[in-house]
Amino acid sequence: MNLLFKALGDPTRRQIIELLRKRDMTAGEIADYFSISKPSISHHLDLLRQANVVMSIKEGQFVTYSLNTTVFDEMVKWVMDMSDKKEKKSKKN
Amino acid sequence: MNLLFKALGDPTRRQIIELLRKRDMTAGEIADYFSISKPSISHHLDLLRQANVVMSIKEGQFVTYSLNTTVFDEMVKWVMDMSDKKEKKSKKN
DNA sequence: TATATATTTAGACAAATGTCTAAATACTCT
DNA sequence: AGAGTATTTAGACATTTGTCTAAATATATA
Repeated sequence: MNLLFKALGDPTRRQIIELLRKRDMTAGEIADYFSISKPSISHHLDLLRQANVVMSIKEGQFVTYSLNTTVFDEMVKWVMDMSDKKEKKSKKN
Repeated sequence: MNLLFKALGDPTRRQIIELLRKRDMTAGEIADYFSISKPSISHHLDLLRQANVVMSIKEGQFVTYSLNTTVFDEMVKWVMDMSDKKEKKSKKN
């Protein structure tokens, strides 16, 4: 959970997520969208992978990244839980 | 949006949110739940306030903090948008 | 007014983070 | 095997972040 929030706390990583939302992309394709170096992008991708936000598969010399959308479910639940202030005797408290 | 994600990226701040979910609390009450110093808690509260996650009102010598739950709506929307991969010709793309 | 309490501000400091370049690794194709 | 391409790893470095103590501010009350 902490890794997930940390991962989303950086604008570049959120942009990467928005890119992958449209289609799977290789590390190089992703890097081409940014003005920072490929190693830096590689590092961001690593953090996203650690947070389970993206998955990667190696295809020949390329590494293709894709969104793992299921991880967001847990986050939506947390955030919605927070926006639902605790009441006396609600279902789950 | 960035401030919001940043704010939630720290475990102490998320714990503060969970406390305020139960009831409004003064800065001192909040601080009592943690083993870190009051100035540090004050700083966390400041970041949460900047991110619009909490509101504060001064009541005499106390400052009472409360959750601003509306800010989470925007976040839920973002996260749900991300978990909903782009399709051809869906409603909003 | 003086003292105690609640909170924030200021400034220092170590650790974490985001970035870079250079080098290493892995794969493709002559 | 050798050269070119894709990606990651290693290590350095500046900035940001989370923490602390000391001091400042604001309020309450004797």
